Amino acid sequence: MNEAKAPETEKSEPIQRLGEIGLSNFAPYLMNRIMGRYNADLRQEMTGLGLTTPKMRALAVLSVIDDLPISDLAVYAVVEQSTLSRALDQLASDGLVRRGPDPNDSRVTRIGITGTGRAALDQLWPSMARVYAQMFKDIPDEERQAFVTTLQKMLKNIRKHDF
Amino acid sequence: MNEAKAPETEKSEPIQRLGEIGLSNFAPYLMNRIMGRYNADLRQEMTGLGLTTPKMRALAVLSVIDDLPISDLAVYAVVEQSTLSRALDQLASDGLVRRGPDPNDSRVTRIGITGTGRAALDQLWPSMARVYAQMFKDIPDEERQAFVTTLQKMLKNIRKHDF
DNA sequence: GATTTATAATTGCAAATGCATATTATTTTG
DNA sequence: CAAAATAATATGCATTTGCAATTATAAATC
Repeated sequence: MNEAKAPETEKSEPIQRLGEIGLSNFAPYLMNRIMGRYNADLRQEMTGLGLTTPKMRALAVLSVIDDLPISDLAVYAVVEQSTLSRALDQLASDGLVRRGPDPNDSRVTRIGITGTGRAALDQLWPSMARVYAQMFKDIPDEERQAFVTTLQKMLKNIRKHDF
Repeated sequence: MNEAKAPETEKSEPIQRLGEIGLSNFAPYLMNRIMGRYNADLRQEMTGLGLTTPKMRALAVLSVIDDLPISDLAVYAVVEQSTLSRALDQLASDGLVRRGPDPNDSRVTRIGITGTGRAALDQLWPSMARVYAQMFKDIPDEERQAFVTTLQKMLKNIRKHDF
């Protein structure tokens, strides 16, 4: 049932295979596990508020950076553009966001969060904060700060956009 | 377009809101962004091999820990049990895994990876390794090790199972 | 400045997803 | 040890997803 320990040979680096690294040393695996749980834990609360993951993510981003073009919002929120388009349909008809024109480019629709939208997110925030706190339980502030710094570097490394 | 800087007041801790923390200091946000890109980058390669994310994840886990009960595999692979069940249908009919009985509990089906399954994963591995390397580009080994250590603590903190 | 090329957003449609349920087997309880 | 509760897997079904194509606008090219 337990995963095999990799041999202690520490020679050059001939492209290790996953079995050698081990799941529990492979950062993408651990991150997927952690985020899977994080998202699953929140889904419960979101359902109660009539939100889905894409809708919640859009609101969360907009609560920090308002009035984004849909294409930018899709990047920030990590949601496919077509999925986001439909999520926004629902958010707009529930009055949580509003679509507005862009003054400079009439192809663009900018999305603004409404007071109702902020209120909905405020209702969810305690749960998000709770799961967040649980994640970092017993992890010193300094370690968490270093962790976030590494994450910021990683995002810079692999992102395809400037933000 | 840029996100607002939080005020420098460092008093007690009255439950910060997301706007105060800032997206780029909120670990779950950064992790979602990074994993979104990681998974998107791999999807291309997977499609070429007839794999989907759930199928790839199942194979990746099995390449390290073989012969798992489906319910355990679902946890390791971060895939819903019903989704995994159907992914395994396809993997089995393509000969990449095989379903076998559990000697002790006849409710359980154990999944084993086949040679063909390992071969398929081997074809994908260079891409996984490439994206992995890209993520940690210019990040010193020591920092990456510390990062993984923190991830391991986080997983322990939030996981619902013993592994 | 007309034509080609690129970008933003929406929508049609087939496939994938996840919840609830069904089925079979095991464990616990009275 | 029979009955009830729990567990593992599979499946029906409505919803969601994502790719590809569409529409509309802007930018680039000739």
